[in-house]
Amino acid sequence: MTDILREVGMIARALDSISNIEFKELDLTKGQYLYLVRICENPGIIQEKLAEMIKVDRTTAARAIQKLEISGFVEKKDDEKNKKIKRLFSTEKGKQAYPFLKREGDYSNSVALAGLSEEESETLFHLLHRVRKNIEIEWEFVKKGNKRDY
Amino acid sequence: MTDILREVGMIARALDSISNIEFKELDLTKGQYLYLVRICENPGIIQEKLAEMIKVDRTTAARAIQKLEISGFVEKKDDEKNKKIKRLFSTEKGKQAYPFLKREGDYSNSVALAGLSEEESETLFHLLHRVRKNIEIEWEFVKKGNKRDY
DNA sequence: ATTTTTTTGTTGCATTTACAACAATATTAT
DNA sequence: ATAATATTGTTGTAAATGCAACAAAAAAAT
Repeated sequence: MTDILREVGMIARALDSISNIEFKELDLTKGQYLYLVRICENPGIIQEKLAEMIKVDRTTAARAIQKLEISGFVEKKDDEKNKKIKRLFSTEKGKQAYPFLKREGDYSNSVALAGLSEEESETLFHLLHRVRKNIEIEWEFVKKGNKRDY
Repeated sequence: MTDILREVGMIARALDSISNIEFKELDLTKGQYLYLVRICENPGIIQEKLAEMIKVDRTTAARAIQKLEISGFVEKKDDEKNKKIKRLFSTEKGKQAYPFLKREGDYSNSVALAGLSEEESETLFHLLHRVRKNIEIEWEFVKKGNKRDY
């Protein structure tokens, strides 16, 4: 049953590749769409949480967001109470890009689920959700430098 | 239901991240494990097919395999009939690494599926398999330069 | 209160990733 | 048989990715 993880990997890489190709049209470089959609949907989120949400290294997120700021899709705002954090918001340009990102995602989704019934899609979602919950604990464990035994 | 694809992305990135950290112990750099396991399991496979299997750009696969060859995990052999292709095989060193790769994968799998019944795991696998089939067609379409309409 | 630890953010560096563009063989169409 | 196309492999270049190491603020422990 190790093949479950391989299927997940194949699907994820293929989808990511498709998105990266398609979003060049918006002048988004590799991976940037991941951050932009989530900032649009979670205004005020901080970079650290965004990295955790996406499951990507903190420093990778930091640089992707820097680029998005430079290219004007996103802006960072200082928090009033906490001098350390910077809250992220989509700019007008970012908001304009969002519908396209959403539409592409919805389309890929419909293609991915073609031939599955409504109920099967539901089942898949719930099972994946549980798997994700399991794996994110593991990810945080290993990311923090802990060693797994097997 | 777009969230299905996001769950897949999160799971895949987290797992990949874990594997990359753990396989540094074997002196495998980022991503190399993907190629090495598959070459071990499919001796004689050519690079082009391997890239398709993994769902990664041809040139990315080319360089990853180059590195694996230099570090002695893999060797390329000329085909007798076809002068163009090079068949890939794991070396002794590669074969020795394989059990560790396998064990890590199995362990991640068991963690991922924790709390799911045997039947639920089966269901998940079959649904993912169908999704993968759907998406790989789309990937090849877009990779070849075709434009999707949505 | 003050020390220790955690959280958040950044930069230097080495590496992978992937698009473009090219070359050579193989396959298919005429 | 020859021409056109597809397959397979490579290299140049630009960019993302992620580890290590640092800094500063915040939170927790003493």
